[in-house]
Amino acid sequence: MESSKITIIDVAKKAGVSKGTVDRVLHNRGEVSAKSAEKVRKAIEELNFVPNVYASLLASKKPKTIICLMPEFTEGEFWEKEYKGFMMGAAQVKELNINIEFLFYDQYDTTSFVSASEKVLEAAPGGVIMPALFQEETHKFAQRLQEAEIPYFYVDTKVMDDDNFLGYIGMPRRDSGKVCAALLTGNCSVDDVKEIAVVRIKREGDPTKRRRIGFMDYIKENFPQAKVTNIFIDPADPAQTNAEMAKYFEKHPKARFMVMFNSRIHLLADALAARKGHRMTVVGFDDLPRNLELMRQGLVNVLIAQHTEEQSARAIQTMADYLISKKKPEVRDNYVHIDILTRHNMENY
Amino acid sequence: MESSKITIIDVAKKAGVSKGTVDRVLHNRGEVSAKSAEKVRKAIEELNFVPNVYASLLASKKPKTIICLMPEFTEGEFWEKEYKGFMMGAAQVKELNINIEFLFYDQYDTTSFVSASEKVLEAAPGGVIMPALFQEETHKFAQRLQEAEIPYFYVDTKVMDDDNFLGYIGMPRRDSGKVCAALLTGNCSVDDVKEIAVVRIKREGDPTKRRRIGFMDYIKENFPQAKVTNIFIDPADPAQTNAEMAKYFEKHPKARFMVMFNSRIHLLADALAARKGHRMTVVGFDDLPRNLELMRQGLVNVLIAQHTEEQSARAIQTMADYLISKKKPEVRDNYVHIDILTRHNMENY
DNA sequence: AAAAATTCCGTGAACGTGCACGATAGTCTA
DNA sequence: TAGACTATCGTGCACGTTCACGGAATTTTT
Repeated sequence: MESSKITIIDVAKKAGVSKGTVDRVLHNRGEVSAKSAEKVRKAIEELNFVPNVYASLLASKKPKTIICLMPEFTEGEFWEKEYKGFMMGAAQVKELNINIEFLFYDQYDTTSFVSASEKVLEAAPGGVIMPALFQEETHKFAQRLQEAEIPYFYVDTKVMDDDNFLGYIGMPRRDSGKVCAALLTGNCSVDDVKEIAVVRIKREGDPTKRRRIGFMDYIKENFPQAKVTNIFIDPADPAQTNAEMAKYFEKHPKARFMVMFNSRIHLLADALAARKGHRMTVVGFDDLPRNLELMRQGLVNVLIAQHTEEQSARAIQTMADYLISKKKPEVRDNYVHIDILTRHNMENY
Repeated sequence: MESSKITIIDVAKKAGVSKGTVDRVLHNRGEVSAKSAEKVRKAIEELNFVPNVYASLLASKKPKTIICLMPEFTEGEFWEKEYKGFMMGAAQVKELNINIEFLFYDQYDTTSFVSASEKVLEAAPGGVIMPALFQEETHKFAQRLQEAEIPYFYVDTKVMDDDNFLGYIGMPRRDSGKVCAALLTGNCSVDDVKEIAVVRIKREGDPTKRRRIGFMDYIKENFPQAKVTNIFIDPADPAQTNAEMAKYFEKHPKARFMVMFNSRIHLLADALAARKGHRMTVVGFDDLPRNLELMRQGLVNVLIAQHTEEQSARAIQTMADYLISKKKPEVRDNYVHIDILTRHNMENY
């Protein structure tokens, strides 16, 4: 309550210095003797001093900047949602004197990511927000950010063995794989599930790995004799995709279960439409317009989604809070809810 | 961009008055001639002037207050979630010099609501946030708030024929009833669904009315010959509840479908446990701890939920924004997503 | 027409922080 | 020991509002 009435001058008096000195230790920009710094820190502690954000904002001139390092995208793609969320967050923090900048790379090209990350370091922003599509390269980049004392925040995917990130927000990925498996098999008996098709995209450092692991765990536990077939498709080549799918259906005419762990289930539109009439359960991820359209048509049964926009907006918010008040978030790992979308509740999403 | 560089002094110069006068028209607190007021308004318009929120916050001394008018509650009840959300919002706007106060009433007692609403008017807060449990009384109260120029915001439920509210946030209630019906009947054929039990609580001005209408619409359309039986229970009398339920199951030994439109499905714990083993589909609302527990036990199949906490926190945020900048929200009706909870995805909610 | 009342409006001191500037004391060089 | 340097610190203006105070202009009263 009244803690908010304590000003930098109260602290200065208590520490026996001037407000200039208190300010210097607050933003640790040096030029303070160890002795005074200690006194000031003690005074801050004892008075429970919290700087007034608004006075601070009013007085500081130089705008801070956050860089969002993310894949370039085309319309209707998953990353477009992420982008929109960032833009929402940008609008909210704009009046906090915080600018959001973007740097894009090719999600299928590691070197493209590396050179983009170089540019980030050159720009020396106040903070970075990014997904971790390439585990290794992202890890290296994160270490360099750490050295440069630039805080960074993961969205959607993170580097598993990194421990210096400011925060992460995304779906619990193994769990989402399990939920996916549970929804795919519904209340089928053990004998019902003999063959499952997993459609995948061949790429370096598959970001859906953990999701697949969760999926397989569930299947192995509950349907031990089910066979899982991988179908690899090329997202840039519809003809190849349709051919692969046709080949699969020819080989497995009674195929009933199909799943895809990324947001691209819409790539199967033609293949699924061609098989319309067969009894099939198809589960995909993310509420992209084209995916929703497939669900309307009855070609996809369930989509597992998250509130991507809100999630990335929150990442911006958190980073902005940190830049302003240097307060780290209480919980670093923010798991969002695994939303189940069916044709019943999709329209209100 | 640079519009934010325009200050109240720029406006004053352009209008040929002093900043004091500009401030007076900004907060229309009188003592300004019609002529100057017009000039100032024109200058504001032309310069596209937007007051600096932080300078404003810093300079203003008197804290504003928002009153949350809501039902009193016991632990684990739906309204506890709402309350927690309000508290979250309160924490966020606290440093904006905005205080949140609560006023509670008995949700089963109209007069209790009326007298509580009187107290609100006496307190003359900057804004009010409330659900509309009693349509008529709330409508009257809303009109008096309107007269007193106190903005108000609906959460969860709103008054249907009110058009002066600042905003509303809640679930699309008829739709939620439809989703409920769809989930209850799953992929049953028409012959499967002969009898449906709707468990209700007898009270004045049932707030679940629209949800029930949506439900009935769906059933009538898709299962025209299904019979719907109402079971009325007293939430304060478990013995009566169990007796009513037993009576129903005796009369309908093959009952397979049961639903409850409020958050109290947990009141049926004993009755459902006693019937364990029978094949039943039970759908309820809201992710209360006790409801989730029933789902874990397999006594409830689906819970339809919303992010109550976030929803009420957002209400506070919106009201706070309005009090500070007088900007009304772009969309008044905020519909939240209808979340489907099953045992598969409940743990991450 | 002077006095009183009223309406209207300008002035300047806050609000709490950031930061440039310059001051002070102590240290070092020659 | 004077001058130059360095490390450390205090001072005061700026940021864009709000609002109390009092003055000027206008109208009303006597």
